[in-house]
Amino acid sequence: MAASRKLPMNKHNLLPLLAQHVLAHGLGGASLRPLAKASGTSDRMLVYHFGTKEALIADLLGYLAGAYAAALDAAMGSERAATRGQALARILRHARSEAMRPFMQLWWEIVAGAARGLPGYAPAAHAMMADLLAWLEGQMPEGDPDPAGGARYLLTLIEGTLMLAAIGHADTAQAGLRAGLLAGGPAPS
Amino acid sequence: MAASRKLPMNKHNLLPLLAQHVLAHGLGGASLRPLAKASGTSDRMLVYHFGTKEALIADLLGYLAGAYAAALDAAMGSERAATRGQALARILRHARSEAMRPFMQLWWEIVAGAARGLPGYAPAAHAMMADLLAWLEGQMPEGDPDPAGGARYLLTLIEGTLMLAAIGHADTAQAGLRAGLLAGGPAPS
DNA sequence: AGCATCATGTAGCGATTGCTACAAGATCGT
DNA sequence: ACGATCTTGTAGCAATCGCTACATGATGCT
Repeated sequence: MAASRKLPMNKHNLLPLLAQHVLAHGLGGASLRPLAKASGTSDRMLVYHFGTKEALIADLLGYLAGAYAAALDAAMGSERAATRGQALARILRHARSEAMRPFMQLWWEIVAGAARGLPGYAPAAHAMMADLLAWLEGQMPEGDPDPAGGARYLLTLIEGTLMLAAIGHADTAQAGLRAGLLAGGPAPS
Repeated sequence: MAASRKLPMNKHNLLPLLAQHVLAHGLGGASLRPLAKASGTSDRMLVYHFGTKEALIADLLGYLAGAYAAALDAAMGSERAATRGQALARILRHARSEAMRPFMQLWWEIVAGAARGLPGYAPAAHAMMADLLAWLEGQMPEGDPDPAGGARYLLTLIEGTLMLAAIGHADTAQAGLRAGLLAGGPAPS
């Protein structure tokens, strides 16, 4: 009679399960009944706890933004890179890893929602980028002449590369990075 | 008795009207009956002509890709830029213009669909990027040492900038561009 | 103990979804 | 003129949508 202790069902316990579901199935098609089943409750109770589906999504996006920041710190060390190119290569390798694919698929949905002004999307997207930017600043090489600007420059390149990769232009982005970084440092692997 | 001639109702005449509707209201929420009303027909006939909603969306994405290429040629001259930075500034100014906003909102939806593997999305996204890349290659300055690589580099920067702008990080991208282009040319306006 | 608040299940409502069966014009080849 | 094919309207179906009314158990305060 050890295992299944009954957890209290509240937002706090629900959100990770909801997040897992949208990571697997996307935000767009997420409707109350499937979300409820995935989190072991009923649509009735989701509305009870969150008030509205719209509010649920907003809460969920906030949770995802927090989880992203935590995962970022956990997955990647915080030692500085030796060059900008190395920092770039490091983060790209992580972002394109198998483990990150569900998140990347979700990410572009969040971007689309933010671009269209859906409630809750823009703040979450903004927060995640701010976290990534902060982490990038800490990654900038020791003697970098402009760490703040460099991090922003790298962020722009990273997001452009990831978008091109998402639509099947990974080779284009890779060629672009090689061509663009020849002046400033070694090309990323 | 001049004006309203009855056009034959087929894919060819329907697609522009459908495109106008998804530009205004998005792809995600697009359902047959609203699409039908927007194009002056019935859901019944949309299914008759396209076979399936999925096929309709795929056709529509193909049409949009073609329309994008045409609009790109029409809206922007084909004279070369003087510097890479100027080419970058030129295309960014266009992409962020008021007229392009509906398209940019739609664009991120297409990217999200492509990332998730929805049928028809990836080919359309890929085609639009190929068109933009080709146009960019023609824009590269006269004596550029590596026009092909440079165009790919600029494309990566452009898409990163546009994504950051879409989620409210336009300033971050702008700072990044300034920091990144100091070595290679003047910062874009 | 009794009462009040919280938590949850059951059932359902009206709207919308993609799609289809059926029938009736419309058009056209012969 | 006649039959065949193309085009279109009407009506509806089963599924799903977000959400709610109602009732009932659980919990906790006094």
